[in-house]
Amino acid sequence: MSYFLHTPNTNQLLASLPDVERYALMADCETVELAFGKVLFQPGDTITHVYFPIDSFISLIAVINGGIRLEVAMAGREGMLGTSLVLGINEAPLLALVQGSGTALRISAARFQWLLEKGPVLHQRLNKYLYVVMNQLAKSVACNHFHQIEARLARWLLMTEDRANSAQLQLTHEFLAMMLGVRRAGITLAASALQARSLIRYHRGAIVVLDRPGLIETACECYTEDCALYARVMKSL
Amino acid sequence: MSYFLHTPNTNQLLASLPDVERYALMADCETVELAFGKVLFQPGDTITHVYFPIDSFISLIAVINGGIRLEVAMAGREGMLGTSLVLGINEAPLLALVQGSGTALRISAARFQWLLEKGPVLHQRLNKYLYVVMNQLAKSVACNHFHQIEARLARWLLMTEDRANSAQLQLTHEFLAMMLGVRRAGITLAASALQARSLIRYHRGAIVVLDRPGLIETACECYTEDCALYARVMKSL
DNA sequence: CGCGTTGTGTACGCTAGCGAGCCGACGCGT
DNA sequence: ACGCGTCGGCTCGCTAGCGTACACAACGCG
Repeated sequence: MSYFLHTPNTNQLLASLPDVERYALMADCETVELAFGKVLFQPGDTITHVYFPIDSFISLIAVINGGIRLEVAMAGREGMLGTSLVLGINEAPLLALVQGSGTALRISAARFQWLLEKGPVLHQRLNKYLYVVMNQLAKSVACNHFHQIEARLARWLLMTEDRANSAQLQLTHEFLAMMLGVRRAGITLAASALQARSLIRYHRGAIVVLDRPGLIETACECYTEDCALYARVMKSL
Repeated sequence: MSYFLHTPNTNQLLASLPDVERYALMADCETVELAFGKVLFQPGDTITHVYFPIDSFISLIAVINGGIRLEVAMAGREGMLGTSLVLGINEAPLLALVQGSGTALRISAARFQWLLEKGPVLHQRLNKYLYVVMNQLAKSVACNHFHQIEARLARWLLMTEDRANSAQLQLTHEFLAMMLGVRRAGITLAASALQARSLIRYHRGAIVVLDRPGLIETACECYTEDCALYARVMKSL
């Protein structure tokens, strides 16, 4: 019911590689600490490093009309940051903001591209990940358009809990409002509705997920569909 | 100011290939007629053929929660249908609906994948196209969320005109409402506002673009940004 | 020529969410 | 222990867009 197969302290994309390729890649990786709020890429930046989060996670945010922002995807230990390089383009299209601090494996862009050529399984695997992300993006267009704040908030909390690997989330209403592209007051309303039903509990920038199944019930089906898609595509092969 | 460099009767992606690769690919293609309203892929379908539109174009529609639909992308002669195969996945994630009838080149999935391996330039070029599409998808999430109907309608008409290669479009308000995910009445309102300013003229299922620059002015910047992105990425190399 | 079908205008009450702002409460730092 | 900055609850009036429904006009077919 979540993205993960309970393999803590590893990145899911790497965990499934054959030993040879995994060792080769990890030999070129360094472990880095990602601090909350750090901007890893600005839109248009040249990608210098690719990141494989371990227990950190990153929000991918679209910036349009020079200002308006909206989170369109997330990358945690189920994925990676720097997907454009899989396509051979070393340009970051989205704002990448560390949303959950923790560690990640990092590899230089040049080295990554070299390994990509030499490692057919790695390449194939990342292609699949890219396919999943594209799919989720496409669904997000519809989800953000049609679903209401409460359902989207529930979905967002679930996705975040998966990646944070903890039911305790450090999040203010203000921050959530930015992510979902709504008013802070809108979040307050939705969040207190969730709290009233004992699905979550929160207090001054800390949210605790109490009732995961209940939250899934409240969230739009986009959450379960995303999970199912990831599981189905990444499992094969 | 539009996607195209005035090369009629060819697909843009193919036109820019070196002769060897282009001939190889076109030798395996057949020309097909695509009729308005035809569904080429249902979400989840196995991709049997890849399409390179020449003067036809196709709407890519996300279907969520088993019913709600929203157009999230378009493929005309600037692009292709069946992008997942570029990633090696022969599954169509979106509903593909012929929105402008005309001709397209078509090649079998197997043959396409074979050529992809053998043709580095083709592969690189389609990767770039994929990058552009992903980018546009990400922007669309925000655009659909923040921009209002009139601006989105203007954008949509411009995109369609580019691909239809004609200022005359066969479109009912009903159809536009489905594409933008809004009420039919909402389209009537927006469209008559555009008509009042002499940007378009319409009558029973036929829309004529009268004032392109004015329409661009009215549309959200997403239109020009999309065009600029395509031009920049596809030009390089 | 008449009739059904299709496309468009418009009106009604309604809701979600907006923008702006205010206030109280918590808690951290000194 | 106090004070200030942060966080969240809440209110106000407002707008965009919704769902539904009805009416009319144009077209196309027999």
